[in-house]
Amino acid sequence: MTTTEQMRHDLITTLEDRGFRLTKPRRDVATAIETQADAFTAEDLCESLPAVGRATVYRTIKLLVDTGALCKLAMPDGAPKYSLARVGHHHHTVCVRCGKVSDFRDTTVERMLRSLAKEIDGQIVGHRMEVYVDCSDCVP
Amino acid sequence: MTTTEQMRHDLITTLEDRGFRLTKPRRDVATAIETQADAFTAEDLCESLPAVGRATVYRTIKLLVDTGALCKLAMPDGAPKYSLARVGHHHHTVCVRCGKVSDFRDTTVERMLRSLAKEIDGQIVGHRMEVYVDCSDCVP
DNA sequence: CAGTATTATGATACGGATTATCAGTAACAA
DNA sequence: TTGTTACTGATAATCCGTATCATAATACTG
Ligand SMILES: [Zn+2]
Ligand SMILES: [Zn+2]
Ligand SMILES: [Zn+2]
Ligand SMILES: [Zn+2]
Repeated sequence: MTTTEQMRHDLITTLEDRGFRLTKPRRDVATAIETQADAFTAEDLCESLPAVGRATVYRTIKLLVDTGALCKLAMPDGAPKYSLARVGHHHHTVCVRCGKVSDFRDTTVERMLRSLAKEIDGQIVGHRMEVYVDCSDCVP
Repeated sequence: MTTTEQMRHDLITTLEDRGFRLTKPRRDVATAIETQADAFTAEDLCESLPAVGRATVYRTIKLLVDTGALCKLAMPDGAPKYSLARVGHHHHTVCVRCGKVSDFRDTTVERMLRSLAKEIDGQIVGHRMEVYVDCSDCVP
């Protein structure tokens, strides 16, 4: 089985494991996501899936984000992008010029959060971090 | 001069220093921001400034964010909030239940970014980090 | 297999949030 | 003061996402 097929399999089985029905539109969305070379917007998926209703695309994305199979990235402006959560928890760099997204992992962030937990009021339930860059394609 | 007057002064002079005209609507927006006890949305300002056009409120907020006088915070859902950048660079905790925003500073993040700069493709031009919490009012 | 209950779909309308338009107005330099 | 230019604000338009709801697909039961 190829890596790509494995990823689709993971997306589909993630939904199946949660008790959701494996419908054709959901399979189509999973396949479309696997063929995205880079991070994508909901609208990107809608365009590549004219046969699937917009509402279903948005609903399926939300399911996959909730199950952790997709990362939702806040962009400086405009619609969020999504990327496959291939390597578990990680963060992203986003080129502010061309929009290219890359992953990175850094345990320093998580260590910082653990020390922060002792200082602040309340319980940490999540975090988000994006690093904005000029990528080497855009600013050589 | 009170601290509050100083903050408004800073907002206004920030715009003046950039060569923007000091108009009454802009002064009104600056004054409204200074009277916000907590982080606020663009709509909060519009409501407290019925005499100022919506577009002008949004335009002034954008100017102040661009100059660094205001922080723009991505919320898990809904419209972004803004807060005065009183203490220089900092990050935020956001209660996912009541929306209360608090500031924190942590040099660990910045240290991580410096080491990250060596690993990644391109130049870091900015970053954003929000820590989501259940605050002690909401989950005692 | 039916037959039935449940869930999912998708066309469409709707909503909130932000931006574009553009004629009129106000700031400010000369 | 006067002319240039930036700014304003009513409104329309846009963008992004969600609610509705009749229809269809799926799973369950006998
Ligand atoms: Zn780039
Ligand atoms: Zn993290
Ligand atoms: Zn709270
Ligand atoms: Zn920082």
